[in-house]
Amino acid sequence: MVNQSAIPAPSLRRLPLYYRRLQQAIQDGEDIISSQALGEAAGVPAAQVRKDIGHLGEYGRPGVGYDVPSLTTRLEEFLGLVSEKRALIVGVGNLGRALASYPGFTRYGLHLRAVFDADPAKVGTTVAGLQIQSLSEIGTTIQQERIQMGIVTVPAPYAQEVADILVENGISVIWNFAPTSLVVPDSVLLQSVDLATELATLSHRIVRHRMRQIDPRA
Amino acid sequence: MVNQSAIPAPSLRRLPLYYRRLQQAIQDGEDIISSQALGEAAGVPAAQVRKDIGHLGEYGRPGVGYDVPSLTTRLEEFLGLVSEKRALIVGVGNLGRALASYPGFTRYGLHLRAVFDADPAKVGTTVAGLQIQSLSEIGTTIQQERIQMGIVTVPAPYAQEVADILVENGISVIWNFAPTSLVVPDSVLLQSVDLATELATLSHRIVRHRMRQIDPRA
DNA sequence: TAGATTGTTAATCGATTAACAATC
DNA sequence: TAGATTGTTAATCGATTAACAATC
Repeated sequence: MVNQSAIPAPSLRRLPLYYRRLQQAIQDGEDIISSQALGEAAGVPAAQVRKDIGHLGEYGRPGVGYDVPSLTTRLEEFLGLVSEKRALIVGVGNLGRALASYPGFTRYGLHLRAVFDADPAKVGTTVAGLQIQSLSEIGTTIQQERIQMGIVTVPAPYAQEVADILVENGISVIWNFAPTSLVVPDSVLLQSVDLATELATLSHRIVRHRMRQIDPRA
Repeated sequence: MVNQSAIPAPSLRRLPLYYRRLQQAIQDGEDIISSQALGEAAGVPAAQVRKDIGHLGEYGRPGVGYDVPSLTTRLEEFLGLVSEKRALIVGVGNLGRALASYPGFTRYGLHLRAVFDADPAKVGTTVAGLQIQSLSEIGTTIQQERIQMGIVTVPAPYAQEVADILVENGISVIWNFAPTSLVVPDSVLLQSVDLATELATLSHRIVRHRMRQIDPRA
């Protein structure tokens, strides 16, 4: 019971979808929104929306709905979107380049401060306005720029090695895109996006989908 | 009860991790593997591994473990990794380029057959050995190449429009990377990878993580 | 007041975990 | 035979859904 007050993971995953719907409501000039409308945006029943929002404290008005500006603010606070997260990327392949150039991240408080690559030919060239650095400089840069988060976009065989270097140099959050399971100390927060396993689950659903079109009972 | 025999989603998501561990076992020349070892690779207890594998039918030998080659084959079959999935990409920005160039997908049965972009300046140039085509050609190409799957990597505001075009032209599976909720007919299989919502959940965990370092009870 | 919508309780559903007989 | 490990049942845990009093 380390985490008595932790929000359930499924609820947490839905909150950003409500947040997105709220931003649309702001654009549309809507001041009030119902759990029904939020639920439709996230593909869940209204009751679940109310349960989820209940984890944030009480904010809706019975008979009326949720106040769009104040619920937006509460979600930004709860999701920590306002707090600055200083990050670096290791591995400037196609994916690293894509993430470095993704403009949407800034709105979620992610600030990219440095990029690294092991390839000497890439070092010194520029991506997203940042000069690619050699890995040997990583310790100095992490300290100088007070970077907390490392985004790992190297090929799978190098990912653990890179993670170890990041941890040694004081990184406390790792966002891993390499298709491999990393081992890090408990004190380090690790979240992975694994496109290969996503594709594998999609692949299974495709095969089932095909079967259903032949025999709907399958 | 349309899906009586469907595997639970959490189990399905773990199967690719077991599969990855099995490939390592093959490389290491191990013929037999225990639920314990598979569980460690996926970060779950051995009992859960046995439950998950139970959904595939019976394959382990009590007192011994699982036969690596036959469990591998069974997983490839169940996950549909062997069946060819012909795909196209719409949107050759940084992310589209990254996915087009990702070599790992072929091993999961994904075959990229065409790439499209709305920007006339990009049409005719090459990515991953494929000439970028204009969207006006999409219907013809889908038919000629018998493409089932569309990978959407356009900016969010265009994603629904692109999805509609794909559906109109007979695409039955959409893998969406645009940070927006798409609406498609029930007959179309939709799976989304939403980096913005992933970042938002990570952001929340970071803030909690920081708080815990100050007050471990939080 | 009547109608709408929330917050919350209780019921339902489903996944995880523990335990152990059966098997090698 | 003794030790190891599976498959499966039962117990536990947690999330989802339904229902409704309270509120606007």
